[in-house]
Amino acid sequence: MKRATIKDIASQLGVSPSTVSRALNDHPDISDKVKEEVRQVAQALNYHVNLTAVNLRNNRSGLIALIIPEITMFFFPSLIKGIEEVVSANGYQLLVLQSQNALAGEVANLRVCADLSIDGILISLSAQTKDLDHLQELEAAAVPIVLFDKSIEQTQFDQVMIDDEEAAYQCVSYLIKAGATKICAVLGDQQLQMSQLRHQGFQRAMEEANILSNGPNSTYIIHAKSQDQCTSLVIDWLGNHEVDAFFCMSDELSAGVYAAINTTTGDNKHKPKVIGISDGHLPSILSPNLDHYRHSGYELGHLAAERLILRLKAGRKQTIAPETLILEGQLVVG
Amino acid sequence: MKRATIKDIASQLGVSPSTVSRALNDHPDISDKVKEEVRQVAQALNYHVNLTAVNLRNNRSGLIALIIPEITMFFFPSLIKGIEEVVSANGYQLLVLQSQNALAGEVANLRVCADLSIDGILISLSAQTKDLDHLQELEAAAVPIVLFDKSIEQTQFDQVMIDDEEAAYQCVSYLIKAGATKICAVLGDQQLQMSQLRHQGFQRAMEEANILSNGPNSTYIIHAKSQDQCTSLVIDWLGNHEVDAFFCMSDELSAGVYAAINTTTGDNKHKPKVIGISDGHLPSILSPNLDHYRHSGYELGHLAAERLILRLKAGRKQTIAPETLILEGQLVVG
DNA sequence: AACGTTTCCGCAATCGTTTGCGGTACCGTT
DNA sequence: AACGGTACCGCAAACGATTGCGGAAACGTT
Repeated sequence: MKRATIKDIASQLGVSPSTVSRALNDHPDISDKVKEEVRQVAQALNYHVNLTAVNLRNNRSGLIALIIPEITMFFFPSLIKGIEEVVSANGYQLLVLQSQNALAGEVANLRVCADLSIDGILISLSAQTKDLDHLQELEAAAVPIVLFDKSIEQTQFDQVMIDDEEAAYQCVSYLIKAGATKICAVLGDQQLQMSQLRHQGFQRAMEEANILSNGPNSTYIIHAKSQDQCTSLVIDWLGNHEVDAFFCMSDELSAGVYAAINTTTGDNKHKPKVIGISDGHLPSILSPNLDHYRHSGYELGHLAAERLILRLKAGRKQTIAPETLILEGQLVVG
Repeated sequence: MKRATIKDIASQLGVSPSTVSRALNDHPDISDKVKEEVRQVAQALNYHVNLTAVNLRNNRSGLIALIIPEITMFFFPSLIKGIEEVVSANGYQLLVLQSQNALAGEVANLRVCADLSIDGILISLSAQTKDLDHLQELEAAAVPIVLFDKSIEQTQFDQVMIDDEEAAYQCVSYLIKAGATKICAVLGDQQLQMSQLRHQGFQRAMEEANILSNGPNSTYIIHAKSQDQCTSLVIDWLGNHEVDAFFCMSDELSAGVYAAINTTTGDNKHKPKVIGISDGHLPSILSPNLDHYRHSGYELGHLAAERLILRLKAGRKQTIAPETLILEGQLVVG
């Protein structure tokens, strides 16, 4: 059976479609009697509004897009969960797009967003992204955009981040206080601003402690783009380096380092310490519990989504200045 | 600047909107000269089709909904990744909805799907779902639906599953061959058909080996709904039970059991063996590598999405009989 | 010259809903 | 009786794109 429309209700009652529309939306111009009749017929016909039509008229879509480099088991699940809750609680639906960590993918995703009249965008930039030119078209169309997690130096858009430099600094400082001197930093894609900032935090902690063996040209820095690549790089590296501890900038890399350590060091005595930046899920699985700087993906998702909703509710009347929100994290060590 | 429409192009060129539409769609009725002019003006105005309008006319949305109980770091990331790839490769976009593992949530999600004129649905049922009445409305509207992973006994819809009973049987048989006799099964929500089937596989293996201590009323069965609950239940349970091995029906539970074991057994000698049903990601992180029955979420997502696409391409002309597709898995032990 | 074909384009309806602008009753007031 | 006011509802356009049908040229054929 075909889907019932407002016209079906109208013709059944002998009134006009406008009256039905107003009745269903509880418009004061319509008498209670008619309203009740309309509701009954609507129910009888199992009528439900066609959002595509409503959206066309209102020039909106009710959709919010989430653009991320790639869905992995680390960080993104809790992030998506946090975002989805806020989005759906506010009457929007969530579209998930992957950029495949490539600028071209990001551009393609934004093209889809524009064509679909997406109402708002949450985006974590790909490693290749060096400027925000491709966001301009959406920006011009007054579509709110919030950057989060992976971004670049900019002040044009809202962004929700953690203090990458500080997080790394705290991790490494903790390692140093615990007696480590030979510390290896395991970082992500070198192109990422996030990697650079966390590298800086690492440097600051090392310099503060006068540990000079880790200069800019240090061999105590490893860059890896995936868990598996990380594992093999670290295994190789351990072959000709002594190390007290590893600092890993993400769960993915922590897992890679963990696997490498378990492969190479047979006895349990001299395993290097590991600390990572994490949302806490991986550490709870590993044994011994991984020390980490706690950085909740769930909260980050909540915050970023709420910022977007704020802009959506404000509409285009008010102009809200772009802000950078920094989410607090904390060292969780045992 | 407002978004350019077909009318803008038309008035700029002094032709009708219909001509512009046909030109952009490369209709043979339009001369090459006009086509070229239209394309140039379109480009100059940065014109892009308004999909909401197209969708209204075509009575579609270009959206495929994924309804899952809850996003966790286990299994769902690879699943979503697999689905998203197929969906976007076929020109659709993916909407992610969570039912919060509740029937009411599922119903609400389906309501959204109907209102948005969703073109197809991929759904993993909540633990509360006992029948498929709430799917009838969408079914009546000829919206293709594919069930996957978590389902119930039914033949009305396509479903993509693994052989739950067999997977459990293989895991437990392996444990028995390895010498275990006191085997504890850790299962999910008792309401889930998946839990019941995997329980049956466990039973079959045990009975085949004439291990009778695990009858239907056995205390060697633990049901847990989350990783944390699993951990505390297993810790309690280990207090007054001897055990050779655990069989865990999911990554979430394997992680919970792992944590419990690491908490209770200090020495490394008498740790019980653990085997789980998994997509392989968690096992690669744990040490020693977790034995598991490999069940790829990525492939499951691919397969389920492809089945849905198949139905979408077939349209409503052909009637395809509902099928149950069983994805092959394999024991990965070392 | 009359007719048939082909080429190319516009008119207008359509998808389902919303809304500004009216218009018709009906009421009570003076 | 004339007027103002209120209550209630319909007309028609609009959102942007698509498409069946028809029509006007231009061309070729007999």
